[in-house]
Amino acid sequence: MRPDRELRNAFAPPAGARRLGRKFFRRDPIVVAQELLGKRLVRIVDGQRLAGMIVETEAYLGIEDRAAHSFGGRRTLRTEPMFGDGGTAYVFLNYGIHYLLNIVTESKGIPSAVLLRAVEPTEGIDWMLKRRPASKTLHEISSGPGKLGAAFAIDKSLNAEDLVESERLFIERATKARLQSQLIVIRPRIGIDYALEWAHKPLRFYLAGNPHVSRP
DNA sequence: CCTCTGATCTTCT
DNA sequence: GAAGATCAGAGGG
Repeated sequence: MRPDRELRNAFAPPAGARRLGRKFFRRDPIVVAQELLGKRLVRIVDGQRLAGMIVETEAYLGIEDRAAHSFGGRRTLRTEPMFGDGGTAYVFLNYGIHYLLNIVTESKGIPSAVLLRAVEPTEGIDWMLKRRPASKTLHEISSGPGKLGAAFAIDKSLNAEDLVESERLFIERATKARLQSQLIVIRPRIGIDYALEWAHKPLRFYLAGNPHVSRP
């Protein structure tokens, strides 16, 4: 090994140092949903590293939230991951076709989660394009929860995965360039008209002006 | 640009 | 038996 490479390695951060830890996720989903914006979603699959900047999220508040699967304390085989510890993945099949990825928040026993709705692809774009043949532009690769699921190869095998420890799926801190403050737009959530008054609550968050957002 | 519709299947009634 | 945290393609403007 060349000396200069050794030097670089010596000063490199320890493995996993960039990854978000348990404490980040063990908080109010409304806070986590907003702070996840700008962070990096990473998926290791098929010997590939896929990554993208999170640009759109929604918060689901558990027991009282009519739009949340855990509404009314419903604890079933399906919703069980929502009752897990902060940092757990909750993956479910929507409309029989799309896998949607949530990140559980709060401590174990308190159901709440953040739905990842859109990501700006940054690594493994060619690999994603093969899974997203319908996308004609880069903006269409993961500009929606179902598209994101397909692009990042999200499926039931990742349900209940612990993103704090997993080697297949995790969240990394923003780089310095991404730490610049960006305007966050706050709107009602999408596709939950059945949730009555909860359909109007401002629980959807996205980065202003980002072209990868599902519905600006 | 927009609206409409079929796809597809797990979960719960 | 119905509904759903969606998407893509078709058709019209």
